[in-house]
Amino acid sequence: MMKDPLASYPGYVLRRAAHASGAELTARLEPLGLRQSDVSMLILIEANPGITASALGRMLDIQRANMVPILKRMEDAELIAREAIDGKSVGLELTRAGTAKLSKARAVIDAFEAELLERVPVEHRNHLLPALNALWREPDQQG
Amino acid sequence: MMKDPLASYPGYVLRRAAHASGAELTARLEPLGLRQSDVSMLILIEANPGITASALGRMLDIQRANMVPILKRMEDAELIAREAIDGKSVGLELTRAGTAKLSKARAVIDAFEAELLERVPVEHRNHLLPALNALWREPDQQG
DNA sequence: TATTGTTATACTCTATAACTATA
DNA sequence: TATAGTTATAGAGTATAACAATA
Repeated sequence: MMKDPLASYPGYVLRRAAHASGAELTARLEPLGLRQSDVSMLILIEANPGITASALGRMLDIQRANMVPILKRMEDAELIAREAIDGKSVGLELTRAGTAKLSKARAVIDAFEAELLERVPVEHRNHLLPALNALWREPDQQG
Repeated sequence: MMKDPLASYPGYVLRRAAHASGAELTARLEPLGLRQSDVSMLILIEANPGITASALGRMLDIQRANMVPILKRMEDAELIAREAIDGKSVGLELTRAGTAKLSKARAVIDAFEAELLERVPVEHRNHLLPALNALWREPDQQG
């Protein structure tokens, strides 16, 4: 049997866990024609109607330039619509189809997230989310 | 202020945490001329001298085909050496330079992992690694 | 028959620079 | 002067198929 010293490195295990769970979620969303970033955007647009592409990108840590093809694809699929705020900014909204699609995606995600947590032994379960949030967010950004 | 419903999704937060910490580690390893995958490999080769590229790829979840350019780069840098096991398989070993380089990389990584854990509030800290391992590994693979 | 190492290739994600127009 | 939206491009990482040689 091979030795695996990496199993004790939190950073490494974090990467592997994220990759494994991400691949699984991607597979579950594929039948809906959505990617993880699509769903993240739909959720944030629904929660913040009229949000701009730039603000959305900042929340998701996606560069402005990389938002363009993603939003274009979702606009072509008629999941989102754009409406000019002023001569420079454009607000994003969900279409009816976008709302319906998000509803299906949310069912997939909610089931997935629940299964994810179920894999964690109960004595660790409630610690996962706050621990991860502490790794990700700057101290001043934490609730 | 924007609403961020994503903060309560473990899968999403996992992805963000992995990306943020990964980017930071990559930046810290850059002065050594190493990537994260390089260091993972050096660690595993040191722990399992003579391991084959295929076995290494299986442990790291990297396709055989994608191991080729990584190993070539590390061989060109004289960090690893290959020695034929039989007519088909090739064992990997660290060179002296590879051992020295790994020693420097390990200092970087150990400091990084310690800082990572320090960001986690103490009441959650000891739960992070077992929770992540539960997400990543199949139940029958857990210790 | 399965496995090793390899080549070639394509796709996604991400990062950067530059440009126009507007706040 | 800073920001929004965009185009173009390059670099990683990853995935698949195929092949020859060997176990």
